[in-house]
Amino acid sequence: MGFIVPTTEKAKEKFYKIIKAADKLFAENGYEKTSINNITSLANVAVGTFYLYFDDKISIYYYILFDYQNRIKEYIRNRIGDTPSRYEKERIGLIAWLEFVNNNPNTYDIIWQSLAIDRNLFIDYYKKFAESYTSGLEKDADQITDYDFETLSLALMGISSFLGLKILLKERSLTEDEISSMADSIMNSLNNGLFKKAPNDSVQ
Amino acid sequence: MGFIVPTTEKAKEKFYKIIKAADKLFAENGYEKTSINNITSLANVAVGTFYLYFDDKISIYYYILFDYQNRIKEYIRNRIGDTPSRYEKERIGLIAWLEFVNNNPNTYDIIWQSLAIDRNLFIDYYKKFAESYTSGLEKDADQITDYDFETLSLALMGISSFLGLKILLKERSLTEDEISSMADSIMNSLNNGLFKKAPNDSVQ
DNA sequence: TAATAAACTGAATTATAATTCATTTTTTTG
DNA sequence: CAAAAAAATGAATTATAATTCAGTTTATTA
Repeated sequence: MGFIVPTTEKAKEKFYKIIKAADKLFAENGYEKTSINNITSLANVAVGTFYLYFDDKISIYYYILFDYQNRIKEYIRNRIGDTPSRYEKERIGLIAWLEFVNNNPNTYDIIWQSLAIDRNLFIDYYKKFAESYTSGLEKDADQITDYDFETLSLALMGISSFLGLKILLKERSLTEDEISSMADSIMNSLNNGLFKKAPNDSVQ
Repeated sequence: MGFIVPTTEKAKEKFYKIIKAADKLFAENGYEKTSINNITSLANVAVGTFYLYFDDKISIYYYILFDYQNRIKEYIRNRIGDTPSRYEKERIGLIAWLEFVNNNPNTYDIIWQSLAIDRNLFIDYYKKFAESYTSGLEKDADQITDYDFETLSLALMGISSFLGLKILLKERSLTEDEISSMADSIMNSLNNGLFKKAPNDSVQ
C-alpha cells in the first residue's frame, strides 16, 4: 500500500494527470464505481502506467484524501496567522474554509466518502480535528462564555461544514459577497445571541 | 427497482431479518464491501430468498435509507409537538436528534454513505431538510435576531449533525445526562452569545 | 389426504474490474 | 551510434460477487 512520486518531469506530469483524473471520477461517480480503466482512460495513459506509481486502487484514494486534509489545514492556518481575537479566528477560519471549498468543489465528495470506504479514516480525521479545535478553544478560554469546549468545538465544526454544504446543494460556487455575508450573519448570531429577548416570555 | 413487503407473518419475519442484517453490515463494512451472500448468511436465509423481497442490492439500501429518514422526521416532529417558543423548538429538536442517534447508532453510517452510493440521494435529502428548516425559521422570524434564514438553517443543522458525531467518535452511546448537558451548553451560547464582551477590545 | 400454491433453496451463470507481466517504446549513457 | 536502462503498454489472468432459475420443501385448500 503506497505510491511513488516520480522524479523526472515527464513522469511527474503523468503522475499528476492520473491524480487529477481520479479526483474528478471519485467525486463525480464515487470510489467504487470508478475503475482503474476509467482513471487511466481519462488521464490518457495505459492501465499498466497506473501501477507504476500506485500499489493499488486504495492507495491513490489515500493519496488524494491526505492531500486534501493537509491543504485544508495549511490554507486555514495561513489565513488565521497569529490573530489573537477568538472572534476573529472563528470568522477568518470560517471564511477560509468556505473559500477552500469554493476553490476545491470536490472536497466534500472526497472527504465524506471516507466513511463508506474505510470508516476509521473518517473517524480519525474528525477525532483529531475536534481534539485540536478543543485545545485551541481552551487556550482562548478567557474570551469564551461557553465552558464545554469539546461540545463547542463540534458545534463550530458543524457550522462550518454545513455552511460549506451550500456549495454542494446549490451545485455552483459562491461569490465572495455571499461568503462574507454568510459569515457576517452567523458571526453576528454567535456574538449577540440568536433569540430575541421577550421580556414577558418566562420560558427561554 | 423496488421491494415487496410480505403479508404472512413467517415471511415478514424473514423480510425484517434480512433488513436487520443489511443495516448492520452496511454500517459496519460499507455498502460496497457487503455482498448479498454476507447479508443472507447473517440473516440465516438462502441468497434466493433475498430476491423474493428485493429487486436488487440497491433496493434494500433505499428501503433502509428512506426508513431512517422517515423515522427521524417522525421522532423529532413528535417530540417538538406544538411548542411555540423557537428556543424550545431548537432545544427539544436537538435533544430528540441526539436521542435518536443514540438509539440508532448506525444512523450516520447509513445516511452519509448515500454520498458515496448516489450523491443525488444525499443532496436531495439535505436540500429538502434545509428548505423545510428555513421555512420553519421564517415562521418564527419575530423570535430570531438573525435575518439570513437559509444560512441559519444550515448552521443549526450543522450543530446538530456534529454533536451527534460524538457518538461515532467516542464509539459508544451517550448518557441522558451527557445529552442534556451538551444541549444546555450549546443553547446557552446560542441564547446569550459565545464571546465574552471585552469593553476595551474595539475589534469584535 | 391429495392436489395446488406459495416459499424457499443454492449451484450455476454471467459480468465486471483489479492486477500482472511479457513485450514494445523511449530515454540515457558511454 | 549502439547498448543498456527506464518507462510505458494493454491483452491475459484471476477473483469476486450480483443475479437467475430449476428443483425442493412447506403451507393451504377443497
